[in-house]
This record gives sequence, structure tokens and C-alpha cells, in this order.
Amino acid sequence: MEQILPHLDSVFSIDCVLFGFDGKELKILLIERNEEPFKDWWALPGNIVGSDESLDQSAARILYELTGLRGIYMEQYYAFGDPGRHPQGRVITLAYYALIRLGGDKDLRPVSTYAKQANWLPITALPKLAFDHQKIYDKGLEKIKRRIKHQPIAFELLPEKFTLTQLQHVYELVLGKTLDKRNFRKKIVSFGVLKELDEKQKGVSYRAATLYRFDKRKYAKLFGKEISF
Amino acid sequence: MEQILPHLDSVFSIDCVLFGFDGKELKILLIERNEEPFKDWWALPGNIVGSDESLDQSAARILYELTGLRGIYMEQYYAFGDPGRHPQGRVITLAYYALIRLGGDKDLRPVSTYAKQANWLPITALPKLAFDHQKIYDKGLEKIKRRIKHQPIAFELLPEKFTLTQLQHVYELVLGKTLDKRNFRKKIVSFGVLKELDEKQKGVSYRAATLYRFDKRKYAKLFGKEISF
DNA sequence: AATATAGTGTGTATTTTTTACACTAAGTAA
DNA sequence: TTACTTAGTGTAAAAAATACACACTATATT
Repeated sequence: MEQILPHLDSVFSIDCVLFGFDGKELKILLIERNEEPFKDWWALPGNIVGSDESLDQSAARILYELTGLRGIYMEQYYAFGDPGRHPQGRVITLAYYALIRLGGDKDLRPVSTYAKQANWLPITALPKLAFDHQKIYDKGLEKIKRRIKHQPIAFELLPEKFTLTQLQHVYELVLGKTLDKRNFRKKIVSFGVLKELDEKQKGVSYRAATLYRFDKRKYAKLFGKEISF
Repeated sequence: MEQILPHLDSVFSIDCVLFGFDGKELKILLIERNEEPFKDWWALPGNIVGSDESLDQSAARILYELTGLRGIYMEQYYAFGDPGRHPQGRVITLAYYALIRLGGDKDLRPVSTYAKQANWLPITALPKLAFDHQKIYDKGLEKIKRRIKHQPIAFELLPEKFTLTQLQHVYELVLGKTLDKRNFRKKIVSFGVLKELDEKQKGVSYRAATLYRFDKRKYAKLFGKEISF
């Protein structure tokens, strides 16, 4: 988002693609703009980088202001700076993606005045986006597709305790293809970063699945080894 | 590089890690600063982004000013913006790497006044670098290590016609490990992006090797398929 | 002409990884 | 007790990765 346009040569902002998973769908958080340009359009949340904060801090602040969440996994992935990308002047923006597990829509905080509303929208049915935000989103999705194959980031979209089926579901949604159940389980277990718990899924009307947890200590020991899907 | 510091809230620059290969070693281009801060230190070449140029254009211009070269493969890879990274104020910098084949040091142009000299230095013996440029370089090397495994970028470091041994040499230098000759050739040929020429290496005092060329058309046909080393 | 030198170019067997594929077990609800 | 729904498991075949050594060829040297 780039509403504040002081008369400087250039403005430096951060835009965020916040991916959320509610157990069913992969969604991103969009805000409906209440100001020109692109009034009434949907846009990625973003803001100007403060003068005393690091880039990562700035991204975390933007996310916090919108969702009230802290400690979320975020990663910088690309800078967009075409001279024409903002109709009112030069705005260079740095894109971050974040991965968030959604427990209902309660995560949403009141939103600042420049937005009418903020909403989690499924990535399978996104509206037209303001500015070059479609490009920013596309590149973000591409990045997490690539990264989920090599880094243990899928867990960031799930609750602390999860079933293997849920984990597979995340992979399938991000990669955009179905995976074989037996092969998936074989592989994910062979990485040795999961801890099997003495606990079962609850509240389901069928056989309850075993719960697992991502084991950071085991993962730390693998340092250097490549994970690959 | 960040010499110009107008009294703005923040300054936005680009720094470049220019990787060059001379047939023997992998080198990067560094400049020796002639101004405070970090006077007499070696630093990555860089400059302020102009108000009417895109980020890629800006990076290309910086490279051109220093080397006289155009049409070089460059890629943006990370933004560095810690509040303390520049002693005189807030400077956010976007890092690019470039891959260049060196044909002797003739590529070097006269250098602007803020630098005493510019030099290609082997990456195996780099001096201490100004600002946070060591961090920027480290991340750049990491990036090309990763990218050379999946994208056909090694050719950018070689002349148009090259031998398989030269190509292997590039991979070994970038990856920092030796590769098996037979397996390397088997694999690289199986990708199907090389065109074998009716031409041999010249001027060597031993059996001349066959020359190859990177075949962009064949590569275009592979779109979507993953290359992997 | 013979020899030394230095890098080119090639094949196969073994191991590891990836893929394809289908049924039984367990728990809940009616 | 039966129907329903998802959990959980193994094996065989194919593909990919690895390990490994020697003969060939062009030139330079004597």
C-alpha cells in the first residue's frame, strides 16, 4: 500500500502477501482501499518503511497492525520499482510473504482508515488487484512453491499439532497438484523433522489420526542437508 | 556504494556483486574507496537509483559505468536495510549479482572520482569489505550456488564457445567442490541445452577438445522442466 | 622417428531415489 | 450390526545418482 506520498524523490514501502490456511483453503489477506488511487480496489497490505526500523521489523509491524499477530514467519522476496508502477510518483516496494495458520477469522483487527475492510480471500478466486499487486502476488506464490520443496515452511500454516493428512493437504494446495499418500508419508517421515505424539485428533466422526509436531531440534541437526520434494 | 547522502529520510541504492570468470578463477569486481566513510576500504560497486529508471536498468547502468559492458546477465537477489548499516544515515540497498566472462582485464573502464581504483579480486582471497558488504557478498554467492543448480546461468561466465571441461570448471568453482568428469558430462548433455560444434579448441599443446555452445532455442523448449545438479 | 606429456573422451555396475499402486484397520453414527 | 469415512501400511519396477579407470590424440621435446 502506498497512500502517503510526501514530495520526496522516491518512497520506499513494503507490501505483504499474507498466506493463511484455515484447514480447507489457502487464502491471502487483502484490503479494500478507501482512497485514490485505486479507490474501492483490493490491494495487498503495505506501508512505508519507518526510519528507525529494519526491513524485517517493518514487515512484522505492518502485519501486526492488520492482524494483531506477532512472531509470524515472514520472508522478503523481491523488490518492485518500475517508475510507472504508482500513478502518483516513484514508489519502490519490497515484497514479503508471510505464512499464517488461521483459526477462524477472529485474527482480524480493526483496520486503519485508508481501508474500508480487510478480508481473507481464497487464492482460487482473487479479484483484480490495485497497482502491480497481481505481479507481486504471482511472484510470491512462485517463491513459496519453490521454498516449500526445500525448507520446512509448511508447518507455519498449520497448528502446532497436526495430522499427516493435513500436512499433505498444505503441500497439495501450495504446489497445486495432488500427491500420493503413501509416498508423501514415507518421504516426510524420512526427513526426520517430525515428532509423533501420543495423541490423537479429536472431534472427528471417523477414525482419529495421530498428531505430529514439527521438531525444531531435529531440524537444526540436519543443517546443510537438503530437503527435497 | 553510498556516497551521496542528501538530507532525505532514506536513500535507496543498488550494490552489485559482479562475478567474473577468466578461465582460471572466479573473481569479483571491487572498488577502493576514496572518500569517507570507509576511505581506502574495498567495497562493492553501487550507486543511487535514478528517479526515472527501473531497478534493473539502474543495476545495468552501474555495471556499465564501471566496466563499459552492456547486455550482461544480472539478477536482483536481496534488499539490505538495517538502520545501522551506513554510519551517516539510512540507506536501503538492493543487491544484484552479475555474471561476466572476463577476457583479460581490458574490460575495466576509468572509474569515477570517488574510487581510487577498481579491481577484479579472486573470491578465495577477498579483503575486508566496507559497510555490510561482506554480508551482501556472502548472500550473493549463496544465491548463485543455488541458482546454478537449477538454471542455465553457468554459460554466462564462459565465452560463446566453450569446452565441457571449462563448463565443469565453472560449476566446480561456484559450488566449491569437485565433480566427477564422466557423470558431469553425462548429465549436462542429457539436459539437451548444448549444441556440439564442428570445431575444436585451438592453441593448446595437447589434444584439442570439442567446442559447445549453449542453445537457447533448445532451452526454451524445456520450459517448465527442472534442471538439477 | 621416438618418446614424453597433458588433457580428451568414454561405459558399466551398484546404490539410491522415485514412482505406481490397493487393501485392511479403526473409530463413529445410525 | 452395519454402514460410513478416513487412517495407515508395503512392495515391485523404473529412474536417477554414484563410483570408478583406461585408452586416445594432439603437440612438444629429444
